[in-house]
Amino acid sequence: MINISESEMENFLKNCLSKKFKKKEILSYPGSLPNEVFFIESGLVRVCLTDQNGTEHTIHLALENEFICDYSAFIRKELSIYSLEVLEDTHAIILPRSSIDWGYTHMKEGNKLGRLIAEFYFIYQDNRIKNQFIRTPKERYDSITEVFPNIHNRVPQHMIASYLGITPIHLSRLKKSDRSKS
Amino acid sequence: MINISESEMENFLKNCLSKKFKKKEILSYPGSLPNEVFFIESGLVRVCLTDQNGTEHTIHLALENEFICDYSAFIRKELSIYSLEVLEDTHAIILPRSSIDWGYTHMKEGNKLGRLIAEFYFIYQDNRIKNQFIRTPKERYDSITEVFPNIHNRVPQHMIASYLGITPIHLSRLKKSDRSKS
DNA sequence: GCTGATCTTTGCCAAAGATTAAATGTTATG
DNA sequence: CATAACATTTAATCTTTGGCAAAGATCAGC
Repeated sequence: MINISESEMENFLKNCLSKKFKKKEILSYPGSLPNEVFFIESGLVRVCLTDQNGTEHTIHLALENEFICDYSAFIRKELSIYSLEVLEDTHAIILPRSSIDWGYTHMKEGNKLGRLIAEFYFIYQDNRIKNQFIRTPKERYDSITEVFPNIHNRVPQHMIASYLGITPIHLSRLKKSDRSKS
Repeated sequence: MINISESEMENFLKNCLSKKFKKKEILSYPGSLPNEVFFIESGLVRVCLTDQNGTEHTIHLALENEFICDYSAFIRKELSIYSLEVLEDTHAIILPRSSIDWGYTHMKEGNKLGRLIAEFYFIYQDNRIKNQFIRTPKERYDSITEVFPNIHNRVPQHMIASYLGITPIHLSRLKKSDRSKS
């Protein structure tokens, strides 16, 4: 689908950095200017938004083989409002903005790749929005492994609740009332 | 930012269609395979999702100078689940898939343009998701004109409520309780 | 294996929002 | 301009979800 020559790839990766992060490290702080995209080789990163009350909201969970950053802020060259938290020891490749820009201008299919990636995350968000409208919290909970396989063994329940848009307490109750039915 | 030559533009538009739609017409039905993108020159189109109970949810409102279609389904070449309803007499340009594909393969900056458009709508969705998490329905209502200027004179209130994710009745109450405070 | 920290569950009460139904307003169209 | 179709408001009631506090459960580091 995408054709990238050896030499293109080599040039692209020349200024990329391979780096390991420990659980609980912060890849990117709110208020910072995002100048790199992370590609997760292994591990798990949470995208988190803190509101005025200090409540944390889990906007996204990024697993292996995913790109992650405050993409909105990256594109707009504005300050990020998200924090990127490492939930599991993570091996990531850091793609600096300069490399990405180089890819767009010098790689034959750089813009095509960029388009496909943007489209991919558009589709993800479209689904997220759809689900918020037509599924109940319980239904969203029951189907979350479609999007994040094995998530229950990797992420604490209160973060899943937060991702679903409900409190951990409420999620606990939903599960309970489900149990009593069967 | 984007450079498109006269001849490229001419070739691209050759198979595009300019068409007028009357209020209440349906641009695209759920269950159809989307094979075109609409560009709205003037008018207003609602993207609507109907759930199992038959309740309609306003996913998006597309104003002048916007592209609209079930972009997710268009990209994935799957059946659409949205309906596109014309809320005001609308003048649209129909961009068939073949033209768009031609643009990607033959226009010098076709993929770049495609990338920028996908990025633009990604940012829109990112904001929508953020707002859903950190703003109350009332706050979302009060700030909706940031995204859709003059919307109150163009769209019935119950559709705005639906876009915000609440019932029209509840929106009416929110407005009332606001009035009594001042 | 302790111990403190972090998570989850539970109960009680409060608040937000949905549902239903009815009254009132507004708008389109013959 | 009459009337039907469509929108909004209001009130009463019900359901869902949140806030708080306390009790258990689980986990990580020593």
